[in-house]
Amino acid sequence: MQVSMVEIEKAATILKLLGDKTRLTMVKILDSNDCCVCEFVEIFKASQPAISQHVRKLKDAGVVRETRRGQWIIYSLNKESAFYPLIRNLLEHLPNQDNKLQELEEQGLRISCD
Amino acid sequence: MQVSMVEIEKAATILKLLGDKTRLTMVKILDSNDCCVCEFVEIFKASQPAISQHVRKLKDAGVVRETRRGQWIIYSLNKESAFYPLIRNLLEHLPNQDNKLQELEEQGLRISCD
DNA sequence: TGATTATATAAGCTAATTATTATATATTAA
DNA sequence: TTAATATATAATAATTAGCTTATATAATCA
Repeated sequence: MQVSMVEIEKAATILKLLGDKTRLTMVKILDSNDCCVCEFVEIFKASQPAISQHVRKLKDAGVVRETRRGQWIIYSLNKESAFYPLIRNLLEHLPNQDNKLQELEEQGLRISCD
Repeated sequence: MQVSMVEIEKAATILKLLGDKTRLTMVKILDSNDCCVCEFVEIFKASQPAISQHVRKLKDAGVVRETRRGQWIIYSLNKESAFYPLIRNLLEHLPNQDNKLQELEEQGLRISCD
């Protein structure tokens, strides 16, 4: 057994959580960069509450962590999560989303720095 | 790029599909054995239409294939699917479900033979 | 301190998902 | 050909998910 095992019921819960375009893209972005809610609002052209509710679901499942930095709350992937190995594996099949953050930087809208 | 890439939107669709305890378990079982609907009905203690609708979703997404064998329709994992590498990867994190089929065999309810 | 900015949360609405019930189709066996 | 078995499908009902609007909280800045 070289890979980390996850109970099938818990795995289903995580996959349902990631089975949403917005949340899956968030997680892929967070895999290489930390982000705050207002950046996601820009990236997804979605309302602040909608984004906030998506990140909360990810946080409640332990997939992401939050750290306050001044008035911003920075979200990052929780690499300590029991699901992280599975998620990491999965993200390898998804195309890089760095262009989304690059656009923000070009518009001067990038907040967090790693 | 050593792993197969999947568009993020399509990946989200597949993850949502697998984000259900019943369907995820089905796919894990099918990864090592072919199965028919009536076996799944036994395994999941669910109604025949409920199971039929689950397998249909998997079939519509190209995740499984069907072959008729007499009065039974045998389902198997579609290893030709563009999503198969991702799914295979994912299944490696899930515990073996062979005990479910073993129980069927002990009760003499096993249909398909590979 | 009061205004601004970032974020969260609650309530309500709509859309999507899943199960149930009833019925249809297809194959096999008597 | 009739009955039994396996499966699918359609209609409907129940549950869940995601969005919007409105409002609350918390930090910063003037």
